[in-house]
Amino acid sequence: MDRMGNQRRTHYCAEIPLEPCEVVVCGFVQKIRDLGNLIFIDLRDRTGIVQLAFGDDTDREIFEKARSVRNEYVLMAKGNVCPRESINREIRTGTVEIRVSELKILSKAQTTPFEITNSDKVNDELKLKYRYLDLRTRKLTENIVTRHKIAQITRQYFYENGFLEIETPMMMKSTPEGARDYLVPSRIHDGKFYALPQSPQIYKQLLMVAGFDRYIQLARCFRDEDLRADRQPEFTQIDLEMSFVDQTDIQNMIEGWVKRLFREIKGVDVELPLPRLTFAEAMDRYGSDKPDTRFGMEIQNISDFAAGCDFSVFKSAVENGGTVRAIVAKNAAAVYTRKEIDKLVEHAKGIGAKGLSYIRWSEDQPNCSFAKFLKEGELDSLLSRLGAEKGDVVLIAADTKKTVCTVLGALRLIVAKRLDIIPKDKFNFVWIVEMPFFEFNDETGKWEAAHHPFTMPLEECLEYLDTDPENVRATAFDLVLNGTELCSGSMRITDPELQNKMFEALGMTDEEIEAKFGFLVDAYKYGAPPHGGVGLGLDRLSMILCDADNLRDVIAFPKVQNASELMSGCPSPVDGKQLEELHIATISEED
RNA sequence: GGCCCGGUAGUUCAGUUGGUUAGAACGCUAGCCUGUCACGCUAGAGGUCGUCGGUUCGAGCCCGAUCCGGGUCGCCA
Repeated sequence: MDRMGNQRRTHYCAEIPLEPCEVVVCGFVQKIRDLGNLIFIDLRDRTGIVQLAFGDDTDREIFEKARSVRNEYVLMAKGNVCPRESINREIRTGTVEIRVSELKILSKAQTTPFEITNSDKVNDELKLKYRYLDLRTRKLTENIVTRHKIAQITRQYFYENGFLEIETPMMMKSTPEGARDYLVPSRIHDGKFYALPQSPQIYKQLLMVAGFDRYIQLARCFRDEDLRADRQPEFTQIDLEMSFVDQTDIQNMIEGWVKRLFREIKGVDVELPLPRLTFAEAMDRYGSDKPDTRFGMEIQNISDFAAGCDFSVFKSAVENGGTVRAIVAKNAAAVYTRKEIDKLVEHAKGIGAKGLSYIRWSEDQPNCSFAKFLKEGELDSLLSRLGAEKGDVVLIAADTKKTVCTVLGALRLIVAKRLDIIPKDKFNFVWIVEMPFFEFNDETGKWEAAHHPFTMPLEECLEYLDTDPENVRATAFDLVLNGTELCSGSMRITDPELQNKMFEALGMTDEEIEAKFGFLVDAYKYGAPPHGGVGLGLDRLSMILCDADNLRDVIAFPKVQNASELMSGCPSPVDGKQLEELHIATISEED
């Protein structure tokens, strides 16, 4: 092996000048093509690839050294950039090659457990165990670089708009509402714990009370809940808060950022202002608070038809205060055979539907699951008001409004994916506004804060706080992109009396309020500007901008479904002495 | 915690009804080759069929358990 000595890189591989000159490049061996008296080596670094060439103009000793090189060896090569005899249009440097005059092998490499250039289909488990190798692949390298650019543009934009970046603690008081906390035991305080932040929410509000006016942080957040393809236990939030503003000011600020980000990362011009939908309208039309508006198939209300027909399932749903609604899947009859529709019905049952009615119109006569309950002409008029034609499939749910919307919202997405009607190149943003303030928890039978308990209700809703929790709407707003919730924000309560009232409405006693949030309520007694802010998922945003379908593809060292990390093997046991110092008893054999 | 899918050379996969020595491609090793870029040609090495147990004359294949990974529901204010 060789040492670098005084030699230094002059250019990254893919950034060498495409004209004759001398360069020094460093990187990993991606591919060797040994033709006998002619050797080509593709050298890779984070920017891309350049071809090194060794031929009859190469010094014999260097040629033999090149012959000994293997994949993933780390090289430093000096040489002249020369035009190639035949051009490779696949790569940026495909018109040139480096005729090597000096070669240093800086590190040898074992055969890798999988091929870096051909890792697409390799088992995730293996790739995660050797994450540092998977990160060498073009795809992951590009994703990590893109993520860096997103962070950079974000900081620039908000700095330019007067935001200060301020760090908040990673060890804080546990506030077990919402997600489970990751806890950190205290050595000094026997039996007491810190929590890792689920978000810097309380601290950023206190920064407004402190007068910092505009705050931003790329904040690490932790939630001890089960993972999903779009959910990691540790994630990054673009967290910001502004004083002396209302919702619209915050939304405008975010929109400016969105516009710049998509222009610089994607070259896409996002038209402003972004569309707004109320929560109620989103649920009505799309059955979701994060609608994917890239395609239609909107939910249609046919309760009036249902009330007047003889099909008891429909009729009784309406009579019991529920609703009957439908979606029309255009040209779906070919894909959705009877068997496939049965699968949809099963799926619908899995998420709360009692059943699902359908009309499949593939032949001349539509095949309707409830035809025998219909009078002459009723089916035709239903089809025509729904805008259904030959080739379409209509799915109908009858139940409470909540169930019907949830079920049809979910089916709408499944069917659209299956029919492949979602345009891939579209970026459809939508603000969801006037979110509900309370959410009814079926299990506990209590009204709970839908957002967090510091969210300001809409002014016109304040009077219903005690009387009609269901109709209280919040100053909360979400930004949704292609069906993914990117950002969630609200105005905060700055009136200590109102804050106490909110806590009480959520069923907290005075003692609980004092113990958990006393310091926060106190803070607002000493003067607080009106303020609000948002938390914005950097990981999900990166996922969309990288066209990735899994969060792991945009996080350098991600965790797997059981929240462990396969490379280092964490979490791992610790020795008894550590536990003893932390006042944690070890549990022996039995559970 | 529930449901679904997967685990066979280093990697990706095939493996018929349970039946002789478990195959292919890529990768790896060696040799040949002066314009390759999925280089080509020749030869070779490489397997506890995730693990444990059961059924059987005989198990990669059937049964049970278990481990690991993925997706999803619950959960994620």
